[in-house]
Amino acid sequence: MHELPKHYDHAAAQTRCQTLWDSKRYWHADPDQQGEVFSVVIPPPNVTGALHLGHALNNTLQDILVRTKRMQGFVTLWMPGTDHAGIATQAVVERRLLEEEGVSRHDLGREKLVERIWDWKEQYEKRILGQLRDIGASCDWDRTRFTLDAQCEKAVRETFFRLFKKGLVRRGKRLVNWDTFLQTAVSDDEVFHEEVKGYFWHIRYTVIDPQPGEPTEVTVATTRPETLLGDTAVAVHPNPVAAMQSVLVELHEKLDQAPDKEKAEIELTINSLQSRCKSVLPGLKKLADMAADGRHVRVPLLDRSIPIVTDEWAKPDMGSGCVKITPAHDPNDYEVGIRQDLPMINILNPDGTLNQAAGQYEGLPMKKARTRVVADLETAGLLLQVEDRVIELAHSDRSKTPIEPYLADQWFISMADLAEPALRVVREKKIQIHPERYAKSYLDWLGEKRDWPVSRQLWWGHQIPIWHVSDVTRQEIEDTFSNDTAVAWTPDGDDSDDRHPRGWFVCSANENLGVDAINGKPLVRDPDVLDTWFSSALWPHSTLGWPTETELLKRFYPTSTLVTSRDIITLWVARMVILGIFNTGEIPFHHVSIHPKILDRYGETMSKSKGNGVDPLDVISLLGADALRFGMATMATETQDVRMPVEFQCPTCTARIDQTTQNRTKPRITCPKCNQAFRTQWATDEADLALPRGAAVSERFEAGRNFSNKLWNATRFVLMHLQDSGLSAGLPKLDTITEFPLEDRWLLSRLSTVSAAVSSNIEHYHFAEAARLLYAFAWDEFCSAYLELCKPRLNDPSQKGQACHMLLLGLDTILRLLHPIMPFVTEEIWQNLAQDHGHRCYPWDTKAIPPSIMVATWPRPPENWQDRATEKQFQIFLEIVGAIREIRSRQNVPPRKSVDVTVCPPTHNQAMLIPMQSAIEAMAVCRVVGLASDAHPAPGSAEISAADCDIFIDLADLIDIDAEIIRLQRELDKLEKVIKAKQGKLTNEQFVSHAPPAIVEKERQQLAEFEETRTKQGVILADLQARKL
RNA sequence: GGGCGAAUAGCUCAGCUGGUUAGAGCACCUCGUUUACACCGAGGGGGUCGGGGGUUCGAAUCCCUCUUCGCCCA
Repeated sequence: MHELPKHYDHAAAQTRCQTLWDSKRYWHADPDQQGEVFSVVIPPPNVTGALHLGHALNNTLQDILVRTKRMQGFVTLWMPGTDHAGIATQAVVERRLLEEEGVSRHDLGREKLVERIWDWKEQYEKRILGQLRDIGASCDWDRTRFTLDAQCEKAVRETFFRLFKKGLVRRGKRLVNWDTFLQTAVSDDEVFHEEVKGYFWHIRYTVIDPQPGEPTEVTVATTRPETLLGDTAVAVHPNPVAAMQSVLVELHEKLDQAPDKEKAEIELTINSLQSRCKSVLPGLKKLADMAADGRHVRVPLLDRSIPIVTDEWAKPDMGSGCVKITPAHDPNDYEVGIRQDLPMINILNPDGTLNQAAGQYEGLPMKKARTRVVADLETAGLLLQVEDRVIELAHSDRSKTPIEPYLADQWFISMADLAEPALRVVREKKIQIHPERYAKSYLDWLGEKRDWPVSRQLWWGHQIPIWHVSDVTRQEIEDTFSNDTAVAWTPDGDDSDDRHPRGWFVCSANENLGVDAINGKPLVRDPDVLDTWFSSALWPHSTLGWPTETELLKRFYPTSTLVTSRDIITLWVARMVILGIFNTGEIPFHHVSIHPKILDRYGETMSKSKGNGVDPLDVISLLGADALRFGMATMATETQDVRMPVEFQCPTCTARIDQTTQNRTKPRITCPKCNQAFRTQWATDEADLALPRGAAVSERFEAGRNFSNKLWNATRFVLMHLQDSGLSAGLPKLDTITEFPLEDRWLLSRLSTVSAAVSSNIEHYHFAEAARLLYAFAWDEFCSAYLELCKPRLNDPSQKGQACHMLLLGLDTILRLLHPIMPFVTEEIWQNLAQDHGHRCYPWDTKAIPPSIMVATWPRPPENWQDRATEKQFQIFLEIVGAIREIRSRQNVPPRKSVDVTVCPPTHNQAMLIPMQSAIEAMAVCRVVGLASDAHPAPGSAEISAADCDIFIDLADLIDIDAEIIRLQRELDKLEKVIKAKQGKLTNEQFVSHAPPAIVEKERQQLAEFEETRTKQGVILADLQARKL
């Protein structure tokens, strides 16, 4: 006896499903199993914090692929794991140390800090993996990896060693984004820019030994006056007159094409530049000559002599036309420094204070130094002017402090040779990127072949396996290491003379060198760690065991598909391809599926720091994991990013409150409905913390929750009828379906069509389309149409068996197709079906029905079930039903009151509609009193057209004539428009002669039909109007 | 500054290679508790497809341009 509750209980179902799947380890991949392989590695979530919606999306899509392939019979591996996320994790732990214990990392020391971070990692890894399970991810949980575990570490060292040995690792200076708080370089993507109020200081530099007629001083302007302490030149454009001219030419061109309202502004610019030509240009020309002549200026306050140089970086149309050059502390100046071969003076200590190069300013932090420098300049009379200016200031995303550009020694990976094969495999489509347009950003970025700086001045990560030793000869190095194939070395500078003692870099593939010193000269390990992306780049092969030739590696590498977000195509995808090919000689994956980013209602990326995120776990607990997944799948479209309006759910009355830029940063919010307050993620003080928490959710997940429930109730319906021996007749012969009733043939046809479409959409990464298709089919066709049509049949003993079998087949197929998207509800239903009716076996079943849908066979209904004529016929039927319902509704006919209906189809459709008569009667609550093209309706009927049929509803006592008149009038207006348009088309000689005959013929037919309908409805309208009078 | 993309119903999005009376979900309005489901059913209203040009017999769809927005790179 089946007594399913009326509502699907997602929480209970999830627990049951997890237990079942885990006990049988259906997610486990066995390399010894026969069959074609499908493998995926997870983009490892980093252990900094909990999973967010982006992870939910990413992992839902992977799971859809993996579950589909598993059901399709592939030997399927989904490798899970987490990423150590170097700076992000270290920053989080350091911040907490400081907040909770008042201890800095330097107080703690490297070893202790790393220990603390490991503790953090253990905690978060567990949490993240748990969350992945909550989402339903069917990863191989027996094989979890971590980018910093022993196996990955081995792969990292081996890779670095191989690169080093091939001469692809080099040491170099580089201007890095220096985080003075965390005292490390951060990468460009860890920097955000923020507008701050600043000043533009105009400073006077005096010329040394000016010749007669030459200016005695040069003015430069800067937003960072303290950097003048590191100035090594003042630059002027080599040909200011020509440069100015070309700017003016461009402006004139722009003026010609500009819309009128912008012209004035451009003219203003041109005028001011022209006056500059007179006032500034002669001086600049002279300065350029002085530069050629080797003239120098004095750095204010320091009295250092620096050259005037000519460089195109100095724009004659801006400022004074001259710029100061501080190569060690500004990216643009750095380029100039390289071009002009200038010295680079670093004035900064790692902690953000000035070093000895800053002379009397040594020891001051940058901010204080600025104040002092400005004051001293003023005293010295060297400060000419101070302008207000808004500055885009770079901040570290990790410490939120301003970034200082800083020249530091770094390790680089040379890209010149490595990039080429990685470019080739994408160009030649050996790796396919979906959607294809993203291949361009990959190719563009990689095509630049910029060297990859891999050093990070951190303690958390893979320490670079390089040791330095000084004052040693090549002979001594060779004597020490030549027997060790896992050690390589290179001189630490360009000096080619290596017979004399000098410095060396020694690299080892092993954890240690095994040697502390060479002839008393200590080997000192580089304290830096590798960029996190270095270990992530190895992920597809390191997780499978490389460099060991494991069974896993042999069987599952290259992997099949990588699923990731578009913002890390360059950072991660490209590097995986590079190092995958470098290490294994093979591509790491065949396909890359790029999915969108999830943004909030304002189009901003979600983040915890903005407070605009949705916690996937909130969605799971309120609406269920399937609702989350279904929402994610429908959002994963190809064209654009996804906007998700976020709402708070009031914990007291469950009302939804739109999240806005105003309320999203508040610690407590008062519900406007029930007037009760709730807390948000920002709550810190005790009063707020005592409030119940308001979850941040989105209505966009409700469709999925409702869908689960719809399926659940469809199951209740089916089970209710199955239980009294509905299936006793045995499965009807599915090879004789032409003898089946129309609705059954329709269902089978649709099952075949839909199965094929869903399979193809998933195969091509069109997740949203697959989800929508299943939703529409299950809801509108299976539940609203087929199931309704079965109701009368289920009361007829002669038809009941067939109907039950068809219902079960339909439900079973929907469940299997939907399982990858909504694993829990489909499994839960599968279990309920299995209780008594586990004997389903369909043509695509290659084995007995398994105890879990997770390993059931993917439905492949035969193509010859597809019957377009039947589908078309059914479509007409549904339109007729819809039309009758519309009139009923407009006329307020009570739902259960039957009406008499006459249907006049065109002659060619008459025959096929006759079998549908009882179905029309059942679904539209009516009695079909006439069904023929020449049938005569009762007088005073309401008329409506649908699917080329004229349908007359006998409303002898028409309740609302006015309503009917209004409807018809509207209908006629619409028709009139369409008819006009079609007439216009068809009287256009050009159209008739140019367009394909089939199109012209179609238009003719349509026009004729519309005109006929217009005539008929016109008569009826007149009739109604007459009756009213 | 360069590249990629987006702009379609109040909101969030589909609409593939040009020929539909431009679709869906949510929201809205009307009606309804009929034994699968009110997390429901039936019906309805709502769009000059961002602006302007062009190609074409025909443009939401192709091209150009402008505007606004997003992302990546500099």
